[in-house]
Parts: sequence; structure tokens; C-alpha cells
Amino acid sequence: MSSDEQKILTKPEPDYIACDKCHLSPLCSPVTVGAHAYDFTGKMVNRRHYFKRGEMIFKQGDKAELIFAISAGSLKLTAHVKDNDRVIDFRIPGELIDVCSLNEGSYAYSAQALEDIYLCEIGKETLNDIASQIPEVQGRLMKVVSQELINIQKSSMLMHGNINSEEKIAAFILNLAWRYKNSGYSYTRFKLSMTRTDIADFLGLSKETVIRLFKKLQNSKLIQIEGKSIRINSVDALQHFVGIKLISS
Amino acid sequence: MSSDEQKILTKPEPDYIACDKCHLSPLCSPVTVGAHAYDFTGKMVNRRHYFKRGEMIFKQGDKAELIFAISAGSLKLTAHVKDNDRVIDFRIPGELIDVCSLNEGSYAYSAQALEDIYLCEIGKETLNDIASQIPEVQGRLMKVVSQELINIQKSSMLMHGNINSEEKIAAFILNLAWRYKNSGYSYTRFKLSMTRTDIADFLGLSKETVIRLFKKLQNSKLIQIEGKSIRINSVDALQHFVGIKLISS
DNA sequence: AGAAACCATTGATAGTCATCAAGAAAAAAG
DNA sequence: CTTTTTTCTTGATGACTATCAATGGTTTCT
Repeated sequence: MSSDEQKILTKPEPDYIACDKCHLSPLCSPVTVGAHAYDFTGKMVNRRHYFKRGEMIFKQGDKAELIFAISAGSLKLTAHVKDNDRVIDFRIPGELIDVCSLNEGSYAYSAQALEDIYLCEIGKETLNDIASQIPEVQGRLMKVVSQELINIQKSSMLMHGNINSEEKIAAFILNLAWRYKNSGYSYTRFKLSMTRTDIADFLGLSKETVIRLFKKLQNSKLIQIEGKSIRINSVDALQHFVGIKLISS
Repeated sequence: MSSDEQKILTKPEPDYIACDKCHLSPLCSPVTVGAHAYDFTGKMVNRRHYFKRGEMIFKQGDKAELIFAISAGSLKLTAHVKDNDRVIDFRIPGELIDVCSLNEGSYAYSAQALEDIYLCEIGKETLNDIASQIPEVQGRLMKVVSQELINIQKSSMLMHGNINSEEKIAAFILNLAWRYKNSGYSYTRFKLSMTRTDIADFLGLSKETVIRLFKKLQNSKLIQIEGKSIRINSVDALQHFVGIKLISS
């Protein structure tokens, strides 16, 4: 067992993401207007709120009053479709949870902790108020939303179209790697905090197919997988297999 | 033959969308600041630029200098994946073409006219300049981008997850209907301006499957389809089949 | 530590959908 | 209007993947 894994298991201290890597940071750092520096953001941000594994952060349809960013841990997003909950995405440290709710009254989906997690929260109302007064904040908000749009479009392009199940899974791994890289973590070795069933549900496959294709990708030497930990042998080879260059080498 | 169809075929005058239904309208109408009304937007918008059927509006990777909205006609978006172009979406009157390019240097995909079309264009540089000066414009820009984010997330949720090919096609039709409704057109009867092959490519199916499942949906009385024109018999029944309530009745 | 619940894995079978092939229909071009 | 090209449609076949069933492994709870 590596020391990394041991750290996760014994959990002496959560592996918080650095604030400057967090997607929320533009809305969470002091603003300078002329000669004055305003640090009101510190007042409206509640840092590192703890949630237990399995706990619901919010439910689809709940009134959206807070914007969340993950400080440590990961979670899954689910939405009610045809009488059951379907996994529609995952979130890792540094990522925002439901930016869409900024302009909507309620959350578009539910969020559930996949492990013990810490979240930073920011009041939606306060944020909008300040943004309408200070152009600098408005601009930062704009940047956050645009980046979110680019991200979802990238993953949508990755998943859409004529790709078979094996490519879908490879694309899923590549997408996660890209996001871990953006958050400043290792992107060639990371932990899959979700179950095989969650992955299957998310990709529209059966859990058996996910397991078999993980093994197939391992046999073709693209990845190595053991339980929940995954290792990408060659990012370039994986990108070539998927057919999209997401991570520059 | 209905008079509507005749109008399309003989093309006496394109069926322009009303400006107030266009997604670009927030950036295309006068701004009032205090007692003054500025109509600079009129100067920087080039209205109803004509493109011939099959013509490329822009290509993936081109420097993005303009934001487009469709005034009449429709187009398809394609991206280069694995040595060939894949259809990644379509656009109908009232819709914007590549909002992401607002914060990126180049276009993320190519755009090609599916029929003779008219586009409104707005200079990206000018727009950003004005937005940084006038909060009202910044706010409107924000609204446009957020709406885009909500739209893509909705269609992403619609397509993702464990749905079979028949539901995929039904979801595709429903999504188009929703968008035609948003643009103020009939959403129970409209024209599919793209080929079956384009639809297949977009959905990741074969063209034969698309044809057979169109017929299957017709046999179960959900839709009626003849050549390029489609009619939804019951929006509610279709929504129930897909499992998502996109259009409120 | 032991029990219970959940998750991962493997094999066998059946259903769905891609592919190939060939011809009909529609649209575009001359 | 006729030719040419593109698109649409149908049938037959095979590959891929969902489903069912059974078991072993891991984690969680008491």
C-alpha cells in the first residue's frame, strides 16, 4: 500500500485544494477599486463546511441560496428521470457545483457526497448584489460562468457522437484526468471515488460492461486499474484512442 | 401542399424571426443610462447577412471576431474528431452560434448553412469594450451566457444517461420542439432541415436506425413524419415517453 | 470481531443496433 | 425536361452490449 493511499484511509487531515486553483477563487479574493481594496468576499464566504459521506448537499428543486465549491473530497450529481435518479455528473476538488442556479430559482439536480467532504459556500443573493454594484466583481462572475460553459461544451463534445462504449469509458477517464490537472492534482494517477455502478449509470452502460471494458483498456496497456485507483500509462496514447486532444503534452 | 410549404419552396421573402424573440436581442437593443438612451448597438450590429446553402460561416480554429445569431434559416455545427467531421449540434432562427467564442480566441467548431440563411453579426471586440464600460450591457451579456449554459445543460441531461436509441430520437425531436417554441414558431409542426445522416451522426446512430425508429415512433402514434416535415401528435405523450418535462402544457 | 449490506466480478444468453448491399425516391444541375 | 447526384428506404447478417444469475470480495455497522 502506498503512503498516498494510507493518507486517504487514515485521514489525518483532508487534502484541501489550494484556493488559487479553485474555480470559485475569482469570487473569493479581495477586489481593488481605485486605491481601495475591499475584502467583503471574506465575510460572505463560509469556508470548509463539512459533510459526511452519503449526505445530500441539496436536492433537485430546493430553493438555491448558495453557490458551492469543493474544497476537499468529491460528490455526484443526480437528477430524477423516469421515476429514478440518474447520475448526471461528478465533481472533484476545485469545481463548482451548480453555477446554473445563479440565474435560476432552484437547483437543477441533487448533490450527494461520495466521501467525507468540505465545501466552501457563498451566498447567491449577496453575490448578485455586490456584482451589480462593482463591475470588477461582475466581470469575474462572467468569467466563472463562461468557463463553466466551455467546460460543459468540451465534455459534451467528448461524449456525443459516434463513439462506442470502450471509447466512452476512455473519454470518461480522460475527462477526469483533465479536470484533476486543472485543479492542480496528479492527472495520471487518481482515485475513482464513485462506484462502477455510478460510472455505468452516468455513461448509459451496464456496470458489467464498465468492468469488462476497464479490463480491456488495461489489457491494451492504456491504463492500469486496481479497485478504485487508476493510473494512465500514456496520456497521449489515451487521447489518440479517444480522438480528442484535451491535455497538451 | 400547404401555403406554408409553398412559401418555403418559392421563397418570396425569408421568414425572419422577430427581433424580440432572438437570443441576441439583449445585446441588440438601446441601453438607457440615467436620462440618456444610447443606441450604439445599432452601429455595431450587421443585420441579415446572407449565406448560401452549403456555405461555411466559419471554420473550427478560425479567429473569432464576430458573434452570430440566426435571423432566418438553419445550420449545422461540426467538429473535427478522429480524421472526420462530426455533427455536434444544429441551430435554428433566434439562436446564437458560438457564445463560447466570446471568451476564447477562436471558434470551437465549424458552422455550415443547411439552407439559404440570414445572420445578424455583432463585433466581439466592440461588444466586450462596451460591456466593460456600461454595467447594464455587462449584465445583459451575463444573462445571455447563463441562458446558454442552462440550455446546453438541459440538452446534455436529456441525451446523457441510460436511454435507448428510440428515446434518443424522441428526445431529439422534443428538444427541437422546445427550441422552436422558444423562438416563437410552431413547435408541433416544423421542418427537419438536416438530412437523416446528419441526425444519425449527431446522435451517434446509423442513418438506417434513425429511419427505422422514426417509423416506429410514427407507428406508435407519437409523431407523424413525411420527408422533411414532422408533426408531434401529442407533446405530453412524447414527453412522457422521453421521461422529461421540457415543455409545460 | 462478526454480521450484514453493498459492491465487484465472471459466465451464459438474448436483444439491439451497426454494417453491408441494393434499389427507390427526391433534389440539384445542366 | 433530362441527367446526375444525393438522399432515403428496406432487408439480411453479425457484432456489441444489456440482462440475468451466481459468487467472491469489501466495506460498514453493531
